[in-house]
Amino acid sequence: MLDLGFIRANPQLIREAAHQKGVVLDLERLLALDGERRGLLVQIEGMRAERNRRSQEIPGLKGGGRAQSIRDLRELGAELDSLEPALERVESELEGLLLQVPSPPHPDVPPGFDESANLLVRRWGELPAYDFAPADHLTLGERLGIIDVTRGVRLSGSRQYVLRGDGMLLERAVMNFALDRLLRKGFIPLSVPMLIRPEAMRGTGYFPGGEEQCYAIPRDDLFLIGTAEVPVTAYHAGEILDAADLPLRYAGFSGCFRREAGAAGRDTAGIYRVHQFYKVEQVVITRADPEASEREHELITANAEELLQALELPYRVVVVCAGEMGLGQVKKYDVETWMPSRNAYSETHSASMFYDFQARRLRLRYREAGGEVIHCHTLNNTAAASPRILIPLLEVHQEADGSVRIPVALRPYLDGRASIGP
RNA sequence: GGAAGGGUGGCAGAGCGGGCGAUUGCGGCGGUCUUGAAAACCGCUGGGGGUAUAGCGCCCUCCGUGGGUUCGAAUCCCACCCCUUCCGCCA
Repeated sequence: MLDLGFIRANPQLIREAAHQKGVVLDLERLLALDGERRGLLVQIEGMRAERNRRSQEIPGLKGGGRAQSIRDLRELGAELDSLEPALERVESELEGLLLQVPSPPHPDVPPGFDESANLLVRRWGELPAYDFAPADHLTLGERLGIIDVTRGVRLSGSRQYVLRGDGMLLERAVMNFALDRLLRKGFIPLSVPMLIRPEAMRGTGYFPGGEEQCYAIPRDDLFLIGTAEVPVTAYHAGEILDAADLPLRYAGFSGCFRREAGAAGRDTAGIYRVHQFYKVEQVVITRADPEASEREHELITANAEELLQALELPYRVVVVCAGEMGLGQVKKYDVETWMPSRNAYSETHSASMFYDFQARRLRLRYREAGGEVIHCHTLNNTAAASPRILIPLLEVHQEADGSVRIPVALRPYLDGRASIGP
């Protein structure tokens, strides 16, 4: 959500942002409603002021004057009753439109509507070369008895899987490894609810629009989170934080659930696109200063890169183009890790910068030293998401004998073992 | 799930139809005093919105949420949510 005053003052900027992000928005309607709302407010508040003033005179009145006043005010009240629904209608329609206003992309963001327009920032690591025929992660996983898609599907349907033995241990190792690296950098670890109220989904920008991607528990009006970003960013919703406590850097751990509606037939091989996974997520809440935001954005991106480097996995970083960004995102880096079976770099991390888009929806604010109350800025990035991260881990580090070498940095999390294998 | 009690400002805690956006205490900020600090004393100290904007100001709204009664609701009524305690159930 953007500031209404800002929208009012910069309609052209908003129109352009909507075009770049491919968002349909009736801005004329929004601006008309804004004017209508203010007109109604002047009228209604004037009437309320009169009612309050004359109501307070009543205790001092006697006899006929008092009866007359009460009659007048009853009439005034009836007039208000007939006017107020109009204001409510205008405000709720305005609110609905306001939720659809996109954040204008940062100047660094390239135009374009699909990933071919993304801008390559940097590449790290040598692509692996094999003197044998490398296997894909599913073949590897089944051969090693650590990934069981067949029974996963039998239990829970498509895009489900079971990690078994060293597969399960590897997942746990990567999660702990990622979490520990963040702890060393001062991130506060958070284990958060995976069932969440719709306000948090709206507050983080997933609703309206993302309902189809989301598992719902209608009986309890709760939703399964698609990422810990939702509960962690909403953790301080409605609060006014102390400026001295910012930035707040959180490492959220949770299971994540995604329906993958509309992705039927896409990425069906293996465990790339699944309905359920675990993730360690970085979430930063900082002061409302674009420079501070951008600094944090680089920081959480660098954190992800350090993790991949420690795991000895080649990756690249791209700036995601405007048309591929979400409504609220101002700038987004995707970190894409090399996946031999896909013969491509594929997204394993996604670092989003929102400025105050989420904070406004969440009423997440802080008090400046001077006493001023300001909406925070928020950001987030993956630290590690499993099982997707297991794909490059298994494929890149596979050996000719079918075993998989464990990168040195991960060995302490696997009982010191240098490889897993037959 | 059942029963009882309760949700008020950063916190504690009054108010239970009319100058109450709210007594008071703590905390915080500013000042007096002091070499400095503490203590003491004095003053200030919620959010959102509208209007006017050079600035002051004026007005509306918010006492868990949503409805209702009333000229007027933090105060009365209804529904819901949440918290605490006890019972039941349970990982």
